[in-house]
Amino acid sequence: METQNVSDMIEQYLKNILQEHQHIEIRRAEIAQQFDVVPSQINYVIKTRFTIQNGYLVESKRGGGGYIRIAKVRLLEDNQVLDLLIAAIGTTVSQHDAIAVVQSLFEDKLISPREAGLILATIDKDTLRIHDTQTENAMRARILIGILNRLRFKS
Amino acid sequence: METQNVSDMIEQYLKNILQEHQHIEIRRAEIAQQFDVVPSQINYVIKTRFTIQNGYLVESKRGGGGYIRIAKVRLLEDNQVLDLLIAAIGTTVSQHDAIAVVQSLFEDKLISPREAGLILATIDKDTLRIHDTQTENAMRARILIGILNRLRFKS
DNA sequence: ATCACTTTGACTAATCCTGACTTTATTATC
DNA sequence: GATAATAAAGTCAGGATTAGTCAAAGTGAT
Repeated sequence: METQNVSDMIEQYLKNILQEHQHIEIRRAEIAQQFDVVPSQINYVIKTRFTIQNGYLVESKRGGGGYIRIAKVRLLEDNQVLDLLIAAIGTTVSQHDAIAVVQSLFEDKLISPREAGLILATIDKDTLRIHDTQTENAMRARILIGILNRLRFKS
Repeated sequence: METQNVSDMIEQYLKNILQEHQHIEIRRAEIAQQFDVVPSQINYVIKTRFTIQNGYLVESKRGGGGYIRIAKVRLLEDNQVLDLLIAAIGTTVSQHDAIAVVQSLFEDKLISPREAGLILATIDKDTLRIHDTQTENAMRARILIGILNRLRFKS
């Protein structure tokens, strides 16, 4: 078995609940108290173990009646295409290369023509409007990878 | 759903009525009394939950016979509403407000759930990953307005 | 000894709720 | 009509209640 540190235990606790419920809503302070850790450790557990790549969506609200909500989504079984594209993009991508990526997504029928248009609008040079080319390409890479990770979701 | 502060309840109450009526007219003091809160909390609820980003227009009158009128509108229905929305976004928009806009587009059936997800991925704070909030919000505004204009002309 | 991962807590940010004060519109009185 | 009284809604700042961020310290496996 694994060495059960507290983060692992909290992860297990939450994932057990998520096996029976589509989503859960917690109060950070409550869970922290339950496991006798500081509240910010809950953030750590969520950030390291409930990522989008693993199929979890997290939303939260602060203030009175605040909460953290974690939802489990179904992922496509075969996302090798997405993995390859993400690896190819890395941390920076030109508009030219990005268009090629969108094109290939379209050809693989991973996105509709309309979705392709929307994506192209977001990564367009005129939309980003960043003067420094390096910064622009880095931003474009992050956006495109965000989209690719989204495409892992089953609809 | 589970979270229930008074503001959420007031919001729900008003939105329920608005599902059956195009617009409603309330007396601030009456609603406040009904929910046992101070009258200014009604302003708070309206300011945070019935914005143009959420797809609502609000007008009011003070003095004797005063009222607050809330109307549900469709964002791309006429250019006036869209212009109001674009003006409200201006050159900077928080993630919170941007999500409200995407939610409204979805509710008006101008985008599919999948498209909503893709758009949300692009404007996500973790996707943009800009340390300076002002710069982040400015980038988000450009992306969102780019999408709005695209929807305006292509659909 | 190093390196990645975990744990902590001080500080920050968002949201809710309240109440004192302000502004605007209508109605009553002179 | 002009002015005063009344009847609304609006603004704003502060306290309370949550969650988020970040960097430093601790832990354990190699």
